[in-house]
Amino acid sequence: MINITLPDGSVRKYEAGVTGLEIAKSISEGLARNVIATKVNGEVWDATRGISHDAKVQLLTFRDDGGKATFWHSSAHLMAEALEALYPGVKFGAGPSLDNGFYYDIDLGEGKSLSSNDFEKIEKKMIELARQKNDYIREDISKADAIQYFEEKGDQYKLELLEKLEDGTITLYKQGGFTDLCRGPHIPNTGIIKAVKLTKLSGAYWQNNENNPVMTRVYGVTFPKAKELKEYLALLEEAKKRDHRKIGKELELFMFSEKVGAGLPIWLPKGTALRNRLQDFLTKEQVKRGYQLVTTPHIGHKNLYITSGHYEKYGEDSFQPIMTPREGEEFFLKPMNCPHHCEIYAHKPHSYKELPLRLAEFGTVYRYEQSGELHGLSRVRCFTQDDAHIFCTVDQLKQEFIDTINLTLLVFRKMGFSDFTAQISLRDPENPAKYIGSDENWDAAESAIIESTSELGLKTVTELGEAAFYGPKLDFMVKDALGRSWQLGTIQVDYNLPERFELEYIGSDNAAHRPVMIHRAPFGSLERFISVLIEHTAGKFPLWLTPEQFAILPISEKFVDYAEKVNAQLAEHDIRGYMDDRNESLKRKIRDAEVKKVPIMLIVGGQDEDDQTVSVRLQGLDDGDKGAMPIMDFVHFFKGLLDAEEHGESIFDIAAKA
RNA sequence: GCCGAUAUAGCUCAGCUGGCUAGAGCAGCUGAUUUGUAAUCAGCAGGUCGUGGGUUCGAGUCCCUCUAUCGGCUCCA
Repeated sequence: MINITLPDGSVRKYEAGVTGLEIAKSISEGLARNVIATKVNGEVWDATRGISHDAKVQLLTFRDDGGKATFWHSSAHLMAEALEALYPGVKFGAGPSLDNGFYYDIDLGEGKSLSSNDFEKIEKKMIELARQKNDYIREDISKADAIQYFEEKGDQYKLELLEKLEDGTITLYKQGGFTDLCRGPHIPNTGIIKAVKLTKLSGAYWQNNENNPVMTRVYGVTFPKAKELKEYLALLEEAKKRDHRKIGKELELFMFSEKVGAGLPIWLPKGTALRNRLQDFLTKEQVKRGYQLVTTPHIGHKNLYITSGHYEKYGEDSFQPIMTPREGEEFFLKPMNCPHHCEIYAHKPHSYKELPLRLAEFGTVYRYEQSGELHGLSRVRCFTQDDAHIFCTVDQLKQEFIDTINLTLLVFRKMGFSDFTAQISLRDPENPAKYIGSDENWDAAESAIIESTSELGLKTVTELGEAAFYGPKLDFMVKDALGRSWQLGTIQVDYNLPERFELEYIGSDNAAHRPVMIHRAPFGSLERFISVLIEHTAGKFPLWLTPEQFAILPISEKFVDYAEKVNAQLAEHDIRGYMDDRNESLKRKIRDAEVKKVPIMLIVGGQDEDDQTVSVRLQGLDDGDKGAMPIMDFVHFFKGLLDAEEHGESIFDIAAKA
């Protein structure tokens, strides 16, 4: 007998070799139906795999992260089975689960490809196979046998994967007529998969290597209940409405022009107002924190980039140099602001008493991003960093880090970004030659980051080998409406440029020392920041507004007129919440609203002193005409987005309180 | 850059397998209307159907080039 400890702390005795499924059955039939995997001492196993020793066991259902991953990975196998049935001879690469679904990389053979028109056929086949309730069967296999199997099948990708595996650790999984090289784990049988949707198609290099052949990547998502799929698809539709590209167009915040060029955003008056608002806010904060403002040109002489070391890296896939009438003279559009700022530092001698020296600039930079990478405002070829460079001593690093992290967190709090990831990127310990700067300095910088984040209680993830060659960094990631992660704020330590520009300060010992440079940008770039801001705000702000209304309300001049008119009427009649049958137009609106779940709104407040904003009261349909309505001052979105700072609150705090 | 898709009026779209002067709603303009909620009525105007080539008696519709956009891959703020 063995002891199985369940998550609630209870211990049960079972025969050795008991499976997760059997444990579930011993608890309840309902649970047994929903169990898709077992977590054994922290490791996810098949629910049908026997447990031979005492263990901590958690039974995973679709609701658990590990359960979802298993479910979707098994779905990838099911899709592979369907594909093999429909397209004999298809070869398979890798087929993992994702945060939202799964994919499988496939090779249909020379000249053949899939299109989304084929999805329905494949989905049908998957459902058909799922209904057969085939068990997923795990099989240990020797390397030689596995090689023989995939050689006979002619699947060179699996053979390539096999090469890297050690004999004795290799397992196959089989369900129905399909056998795959796989570590597992898997769900008990295909019958649990009830709803299937293939979502997209793309090309991907085998093993992510540009020199390898391109495979077809088929994405899908599955659920144990049809209803869940429906809900998921509805959620996606909702998210699409928050897309900053759509809202930016509707609100006339920014535009792109084919003639001006791809990836070069043009800021319209309203967008510029929003942008300036953000800049003003950060400028104020920075000045408060001892930053000095500087302004530098958008181009720099070749020599600047020879000194910085960027010149040799300046490839053919970048913007090309600007020539002048003078033979051999070249200028470059600046791809970053650091070299310019280094020259500012270098223009005169510095005493240790001046440090830390903090130079800030909203610096517009130009990078020739690959054409396929351009994405609304999130990924552009011309963007403005809220850049600053802090020159300090190694001893000051930690305090500066704490201050910059606090500044970044302040920005995020104001904007209502509570769901972000902070990632610490350190050296790859196995590859020390990749990095410049002394070990001591690296150690000092890395521990400064680690200590400052832990002192501030900031939750972080640490990635080894993700550091830049010139120093470690801390990045802040936020997700967009569709769950894609974007890097916004960044704080980086740089040992390289002070070296190359021979920057110095005179210490208390009257000797010259090299300062450390911190590069930091709380927004990251205004463009990307605003893209995420729009998608987050559109999603959360309007508890009562649909994205469409949100898009129109804050800045529609008609709305202002309308508000004035209604205000006058309200003042005259002292009417509140009049939903009245006599009003045909209102009745129609209510009908529409019921269909679209749109609330009705009423205007109560007046125009603000800067006639661009209107205080409004909004009334949801549910409230009837009881008059208790949230007040939201649109000044906090459009013009006064950050006025909440006076109160130390975010715009959402204000909205929530009202 | 690579894989796949898309491109029709300021915006959102219709235009089936190529066939008469390319359509609608919203926005715009003009004129009526002044009514209890952004949404009254009538009329007008607006498109070299992304670009350049080709196939055809004939192309928005079929083929190719380029450009831009969308979804991914690689890369990055």
